[in-house]
Parts: sequence; C-alpha cells; structure tokens
Amino acid sequence: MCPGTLLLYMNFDKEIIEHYLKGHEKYLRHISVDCIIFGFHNNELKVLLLYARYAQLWALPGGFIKKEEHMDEAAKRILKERTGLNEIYMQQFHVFSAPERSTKKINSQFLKNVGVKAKESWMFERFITVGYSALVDFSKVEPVADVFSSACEWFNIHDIPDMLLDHGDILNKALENLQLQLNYHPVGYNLLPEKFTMPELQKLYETILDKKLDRRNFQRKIVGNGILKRLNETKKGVAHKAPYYYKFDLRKYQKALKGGMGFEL
Amino acid sequence: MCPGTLLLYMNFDKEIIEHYLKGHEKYLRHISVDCIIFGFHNNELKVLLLYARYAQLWALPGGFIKKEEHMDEAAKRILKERTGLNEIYMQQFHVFSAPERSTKKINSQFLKNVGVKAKESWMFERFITVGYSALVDFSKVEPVADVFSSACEWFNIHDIPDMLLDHGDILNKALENLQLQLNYHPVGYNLLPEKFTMPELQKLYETILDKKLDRRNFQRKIVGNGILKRLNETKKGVAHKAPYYYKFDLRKYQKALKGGMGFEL
DNA sequence: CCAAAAGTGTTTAAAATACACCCATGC
DNA sequence: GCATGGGTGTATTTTAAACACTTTTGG
Repeated sequence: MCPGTLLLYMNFDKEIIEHYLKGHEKYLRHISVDCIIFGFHNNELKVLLLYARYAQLWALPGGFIKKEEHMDEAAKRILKERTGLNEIYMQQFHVFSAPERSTKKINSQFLKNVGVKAKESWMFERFITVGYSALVDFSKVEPVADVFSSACEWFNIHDIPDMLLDHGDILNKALENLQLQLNYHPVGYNLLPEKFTMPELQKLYETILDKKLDRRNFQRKIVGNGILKRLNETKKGVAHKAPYYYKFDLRKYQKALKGGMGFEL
Repeated sequence: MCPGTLLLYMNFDKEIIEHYLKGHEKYLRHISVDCIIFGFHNNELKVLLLYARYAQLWALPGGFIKKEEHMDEAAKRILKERTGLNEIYMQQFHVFSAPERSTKKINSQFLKNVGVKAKESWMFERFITVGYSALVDFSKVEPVADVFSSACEWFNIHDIPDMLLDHGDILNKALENLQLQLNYHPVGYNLLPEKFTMPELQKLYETILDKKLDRRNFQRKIVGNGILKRLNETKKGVAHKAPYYYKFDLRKYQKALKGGMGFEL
C-alpha cells in the first residue's frame, strides 16, 4: 500500500464505518445491484469501472437497495451518482447468486487496515447481486468515484483489468446480453450523441457485435426501417468526402424498440 | 372460511409456525424465488399453481434461498418438490422488486387465524422475488402442494384465476419471455414427451405464439435445421392418415440451443 | 366411399448479400 | 491530382410465404 493511502482512508472513515456498522438499517441485507455502464468513444466500446480501495481491485459500480426503494430506483440512483446523468437507459439482465461470492475476507481485512475492530457486519454476509446494463452518451458522463473507491474510469471493452469477485463474469454476461439486444432493438440512441454520422453508427454496431458489416447494406437496413432522420449538415474538417449527420426519429425509434426489428446483419 | 379449514390448519401448525418464527435462521431475508412451471397437454399450454391457504388465493410455486445455497439450486429444489422431477429445464427471467409487494397483512392475519400471536416475523418483511421459468413434460409431473397450500393444479394459460400479489404480472412476463425464447431456441424438447408427432409440435408452437402457422412451412423449417429424427412408427388409432412420430436429435438440439435459430414463423 | 388430417412439392415474393462506380475533401 | 472514405444503385442468392394435390385411415 502506498504511503498516502492510509491517510486518505481517514477522510472517509466516518462514512465508511457507519456503512459497515449501520448500513443494514438503511438497506436490504443480502442484495446488491451492480451496473455495467457502456459508453462509446473514439470508435471503441467502453465500460465505466471503479477502483475499490478496500479490495485494491477494479470493480463494477454498485450499491444497495434502500428498505423502501424499488430496485430499479436503486440502480438509477447508483447510475446517477457515478455519471451525473438522470434518465439513463438501463435494464436488469441477470442475477448472480453463487454462495461463494463474498467479500468477507477482503472487507474485514480492510476494516482492520483503517483501524476498526468489527467482528460482525452486514457487509460480511453473503450477497446476491442483480446486474443492470446501462447505455450512456459518453460525452455527457462525468465519472465520479464513490466513498469506497479511489478512481472512476472508462475502460476499453477489450482491455479490462482483473476484477473483484465475479465482476468479470458479470461484465461478460452484460456484453453478451447487449449483443443479443442489438438484434432486436435499435441501440444507438442511448450510446451516441444527438448528432452522429452513418460511419459512426456503423462502427458502434461493429464494435458491439465484434465483426465487420457491409457499409452499403448496413445503411440500407438502418435507413430502411425509418428510425433515422438525415440532417442537412455534413461533418467538417475531414480529409475526404464529408458524411452527413443523422439523428434518431424518436417516435419511430420507440416504436421499433417495442416491435423489435430482427437485426442480424 | 369454511368450517373444516381451521382444523386443517392445525395439522400443519408446527411446521408453519416454525417457518414464520425461525425461517430467517435458515433462509436469506428479503429474497424469494417464484417459479412459472409450463406444461403442454391436450394441445393447451398450462401453468402449475398452488392455492395458498393463508391468502385464499392462487399463487405461483415459490420458496426461499438457503443461507449457503445457490439461487439456481433453490429454484431446482422448489421445482422438484412441486413436480417430483429432477433435471428440469429452467432459467431466471426477471426480478420483481416493487416495495409494495408484501404479504404482511395477509400473513399476519393468517397467523392470527391459526392462533399465533406474532408481532414480528421475517415473513412480514419486504421481499424481492426472482422469477424462474420452467418447462416440463406434463405427463411426468405429479403435482404436490406445499405446507402453505391446499391444492396444486394445472391451469390453462388462457384461464388463469386471480392471483396473489403481483403473481399475475410475473406470469405474464414469463409468458412474454417464453414467446421471445421461441424465436431463438428450440423449445419442444422440454415440453413434449420423448415421442411426438409433427402436428403436436406445431400446436405447441402455435399455442405459445398464440397464432396459426402454415403446416408445410413449419415442417420444412423444423426439419430443415435437423434437430428432429423421424421414427419408423406412426400414431395408431386416428381416424385419418396417421402422422409419424419424431424425437429430438439431442446433439443437434443442444447445438441449436447455443447457436440460436431465428424462428419467426 | 367419404371426411379428416397428414405427407410432399412448386411457385412467388421478399430479404440478405455481394459487388462497382462516382463524388467530395484535405493534403 | 490523388488518396481516402462516403454516397448511391444493381444483380444474385437465399430465405420466407403462399398455395394444391395426393395419401392414408376409421367410420
């Protein structure tokens, strides 16, 4: 542990200790929520991770459900705290419940390190976690770490570090889920800025599906189901023919969301 | 309440009271599992329900997760107890977490009725429930009620009674999920007996999707992806041309399960 | 021998795929 | 003026949908 670390802990001690000793008065026991926050930037699919100080490992942004709170609300709250965004597109995708997924050792060691002697804590108990998958506009996110974390950063989906517990598995499952989603729902609206070019949209699909798509057929298919509106505006400052900007036709987009659109490209 | 009811309660009192007062020593708090058990019989899609004595309403078969048990194991255990079957095809499909989904009133009234005064019980607390969807061979199931229930019966999917809490919603979500599944996975293996005829398989699909399919195109598609083996045996005693029996080619079936098969019929 | 339901094949329409040429821009 | 990447159209293959006739069986 580097020299400043222990001191840093001190600043957060009160809140953290309270969480370990009294969190169960506020939150449901045994249940947590973990979020996979996907973003798209520089033609790369990214995921927002936290560096958990107590475990010295990267981890998914997560949290707990308040005693009178809907789980979806808990997920929204967590997402807002890490990204600053309201109205995030998200959905639960899987529950992870292996009895051996526990941070008891890590957590009690951590408490010792910050000088607290606690034999029992709701945080030492078993947790079942519900995975939420969220799609956000990268450019609008301002990553904020939580009290348990010393960093909050984007990672390229192909460059994920070792992660806490089964968080790596959770992330993989989320990605798999996103790929499936893509076949049936339009996805770009949540991941792209309001205006975007066709090549950008295509790159998004290619990145998620992890395969190349034919430029012309892709365009035909996307334009064909009418969820896009082309703007009378082209991208500036490119060393070749300038692509048009597009934006989503919200009404038709929503409709396609419900009806499904059988994308297999 | 009919006259015999209270007496009937007595026989179960010990186990039930123990459950209310000490269940939290055995099970995780705040988390339950509810199962939607689908079967297919007489060309109808059926669901197995319990009549909950404490609520005097039909309810989904459900249960709780033991302190050191994987949630999937809990679901398997519950499924086995109600159906007698091991190795059931099942999967979680959604978590229901509205804070208002609570049986506190119903449960405490019930305890009063059986003569127990308990102000507190883990069973009065809020529960988040994980829905599991299961597909079973109707002919192999022997429905068994649990201690909280006075009946365990199959219901036609189009003839579902009023149900406890949000169980109706859970059932609808499960059905929706099953319809989606059908588009990407073969489904018959779990719902049909080993030998079955093409018209039976088609009826299964028609029942789940709730629409008519073209007999010839259906057959071509199903046979086309090679998951079936036709037997040299026809159905006996039908007043018309006898259909062949088929069975699933397990190897190819499993492969199709993974690869998906884009059924949209 | 006829009604009922199953087996099989063909024709047509739609969708996915593959592929080629022209256009605009910055260097 | 040329390399880069974007815009657009067409021909081909594959897949889905619609449809008709023949076969078997019990009554």
